[in-house]
Amino acid sequence: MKLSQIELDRPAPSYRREAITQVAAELFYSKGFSNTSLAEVAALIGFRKPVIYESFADKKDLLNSVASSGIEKGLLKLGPAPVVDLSTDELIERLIGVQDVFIHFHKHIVVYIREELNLRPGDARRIRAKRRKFDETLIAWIKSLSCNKLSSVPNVEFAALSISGLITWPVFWFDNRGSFFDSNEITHLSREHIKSVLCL
Amino acid sequence: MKLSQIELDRPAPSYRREAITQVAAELFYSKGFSNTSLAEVAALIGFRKPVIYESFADKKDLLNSVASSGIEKGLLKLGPAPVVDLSTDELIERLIGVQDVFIHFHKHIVVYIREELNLRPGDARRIRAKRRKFDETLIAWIKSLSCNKLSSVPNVEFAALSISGLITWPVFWFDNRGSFFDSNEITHLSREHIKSVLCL
DNA sequence: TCAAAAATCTACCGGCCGGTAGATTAGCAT
DNA sequence: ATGCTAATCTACCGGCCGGTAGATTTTTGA
Repeated sequence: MKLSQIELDRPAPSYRREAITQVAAELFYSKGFSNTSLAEVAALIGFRKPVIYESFADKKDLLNSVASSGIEKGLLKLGPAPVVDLSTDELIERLIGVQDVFIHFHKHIVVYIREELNLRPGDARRIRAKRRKFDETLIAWIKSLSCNKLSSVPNVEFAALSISGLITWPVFWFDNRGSFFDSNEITHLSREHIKSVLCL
Repeated sequence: MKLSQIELDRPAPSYRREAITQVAAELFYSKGFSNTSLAEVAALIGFRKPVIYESFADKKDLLNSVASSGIEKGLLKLGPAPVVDLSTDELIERLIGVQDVFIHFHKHIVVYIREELNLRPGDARRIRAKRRKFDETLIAWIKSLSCNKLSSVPNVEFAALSISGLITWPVFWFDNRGSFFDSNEITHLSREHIKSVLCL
């Protein structure tokens, strides 16, 4: 009998990279990068250490995979700033959509923030560039509001930074099985705060 | 000639703990906890590894010293919530004062957030308790505003959490030698955002 | 059915660093 | 000066784990 028929939980090679990344995200999030051994990661998908090296060059490469995915998904969700004038609701819904993604991928985001110093300099630079691009695009989105709507905001750049914080902050205390607020409440209440910061 | 007269930069035993904590904060912040060796820490104050063990039980004990000081200073600055009704300005100035402390100790705070998983469970629990107490006290401060001022805030607890985020968020991107905003600008602009979130 | 190829495992190496014991030096009192 | 005490250093140990080589098993295909 084939081994692959017994141990059905072993991910197929084509899905291996994602499976490893997923498991690593979980472990790096709950135990930290340097307290997690590759043997553990492999064990959780039913393999031994060396199989990891078929999908990744080394441990830092795996960390890069975990750390970059969160920002990437957020950036994708945000999308390029529109060229036409924007309604308040369009802007808010887009920002809340991004927050949803951040909450969904909160483990990846937290791992990035925590373990940035364990990334290879090149990888860190690439992710930071994406983050910068995210902030810039966020500013562009906000500036797409018809100008008079922003007339009472003292400093749009700073407001964008604060909103970036409001959107990101929940990743630190969000926990699927009930912290203070669940994902729906966060979404609903954040909407108001974003509007407040933009004086809308 | 006495050695202590040559190497004046060597901190005296009574000041040793603080000096080591300070240097460690710098290194843990810029290189990460597990990428920093105790030999490096010791070298920066002109000693060798073993002297650290006169002031600290082990490396995790040193991490605890670094990580707990930030929150402690913030908690101290916040102080107990007043029992009498509060003016808007009194509240805001207090919160901004705390933000100042956080910015000043941003390296300690960041180290705590990043390296929490490398703390001993007991130490981590103690610091988390202080953090919780901070959030609770923050809520109490906000609730000390005369009630009618808060009537349009949908959820005071969530607002407090967001404000906690607004106050803390700058630690991640603040950098003494010029990031986007300097400490004064942050203070000034944050004031407005806090007021916005509280509908003041 | 069987051998070649692919996939996976076992077993090991080496480096790093936390932690410590015992030698060495400096400070100090007499 | 000298010897005692305290402070500091040198030198080492041991464990952990990333990374790899080569044995072993599984799969494939004829």
